[in-house]
Amino acid sequence: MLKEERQRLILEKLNTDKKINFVELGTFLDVSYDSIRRDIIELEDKGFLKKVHGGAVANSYLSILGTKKYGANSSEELATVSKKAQKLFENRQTIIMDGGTTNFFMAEQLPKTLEATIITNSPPLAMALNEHPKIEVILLGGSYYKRYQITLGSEVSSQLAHINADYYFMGVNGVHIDKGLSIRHYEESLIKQQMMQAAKKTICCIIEEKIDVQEAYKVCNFQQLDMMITNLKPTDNALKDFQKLGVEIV
Amino acid sequence: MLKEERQRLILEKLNTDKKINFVELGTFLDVSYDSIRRDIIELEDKGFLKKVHGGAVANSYLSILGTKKYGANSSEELATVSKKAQKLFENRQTIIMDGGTTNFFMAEQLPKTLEATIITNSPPLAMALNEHPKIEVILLGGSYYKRYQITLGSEVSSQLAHINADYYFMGVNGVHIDKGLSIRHYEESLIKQQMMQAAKKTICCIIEEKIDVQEAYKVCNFQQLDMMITNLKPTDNALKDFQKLGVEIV
DNA sequence: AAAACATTTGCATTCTTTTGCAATACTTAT
DNA sequence: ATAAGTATTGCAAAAGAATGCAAATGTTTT
Repeated sequence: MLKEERQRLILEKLNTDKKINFVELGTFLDVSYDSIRRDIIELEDKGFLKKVHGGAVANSYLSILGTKKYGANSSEELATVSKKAQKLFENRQTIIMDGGTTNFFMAEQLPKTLEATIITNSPPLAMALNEHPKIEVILLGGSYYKRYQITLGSEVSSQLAHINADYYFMGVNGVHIDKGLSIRHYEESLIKQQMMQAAKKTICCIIEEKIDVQEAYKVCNFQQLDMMITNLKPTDNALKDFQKLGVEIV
Repeated sequence: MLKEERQRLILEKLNTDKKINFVELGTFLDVSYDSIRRDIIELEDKGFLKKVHGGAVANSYLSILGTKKYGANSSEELATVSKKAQKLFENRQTIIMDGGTTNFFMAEQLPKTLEATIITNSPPLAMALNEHPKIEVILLGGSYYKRYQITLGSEVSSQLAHINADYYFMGVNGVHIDKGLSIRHYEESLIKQQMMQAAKKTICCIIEEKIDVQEAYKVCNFQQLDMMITNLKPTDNALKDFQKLGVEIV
């Protein structure tokens, strides 16, 4: 039996049962306990599930992935980015996160014990933090844009005006060496600019598909970023030109 | 049984019962008292609940309206209430709706063709309207209270100050003929008072379980309501006393 | 096609976590 | 003050996890 096939079956079973026991699974799939265990480790690395003593439990992201839109193709990249970003989170920080799947995924993966304040204009992200009892969530209010599931407008703007955060995790649709960071919605680009103002450091988490992409509305120049996190190795060829611009690349 | 699975069950039970007893729980889940106790300690460390002598009490609400849906018991009542309320919605209205399952349910049931503006402090409700293209949603921002999945605080308050809506659909935990409308959270009661100010008419939709119930914080007197919608017939005996107070009862 | 190389798998050993028990100490209520 | 119910602690058995190793399988190169 192929490893991939087995892993697919594991995920399916996890999706219906929400939990998995290694021993049962081993007899069910008729492979050794060790193989199962190693599969689980791999799947956990990719962010598909959470390994626990004696088995594994579903990761809430999975359910969304299952029902909603995010292509399973990019979830591995998301997991890589997310994992790198996790290192930046420390207790007692205040962090701005806007909408987008990358930020949503990252928020879900935050440790349950993290004590922090997260400020967001994304209702789904706020709700994703329901199960993080030590994270305080500030939801910026305003007009709700259904398409992107975020709030925008002057209310958001005025709330941002008196916020001073440690980090801003910005989601964008494209990063381009000359054209900077860009997105598809005008007003959102303005809010993002304000979010940059409201934070000491701006970090952009991005998967490779979005590199060298240029969208309608520019948020800022690449050099204005403090850090860019991608799913690629910092030494990857695609990042070569970005390396020269004084932005930390992880 | 996995430890995590057990802990999830504990939290679920806590969520519905608000308090749990170790011994009962032990027999219910068929594990030793000690395991339960250790689970509780772990969960307390993570901040999910508060341990007390003899058991534990709820600390943060984990159920997401989306995942858990409404208890099957009351959904019929909700549907009845919702149906009656639908008649009030007309195009070009501005309506305030706060949190709670009744409002959430009502929002979901609104016709897809309705053109209106809905102002809410409930992120789940805002998201429930994603599929209603003609409804504009204003989400009031502020501190996000995970337990009730609503925003509260002075930001919400200041946004309400310049709003003038046609209706306010108020959710409450109890309606009592003398003690008025009441809920379980102090700050929320203040916001509800402000929402009343911000709307021309206040309507309370309620299922029979909540009639004659009295909770910790009063929002207003019954007479201050403009309309009460219940799942009972207006002529029902339980509503007899309410009928005399000049509030329309549907 | 064979050789060289890499990956996957199962097994044995050792180390860690979890669990239930029993003895002891603490709370609560009568 | 006492009894009944609850908590805490340490301990040992059981279950599970990690690691290194070697056989088996698969892939690439020559």
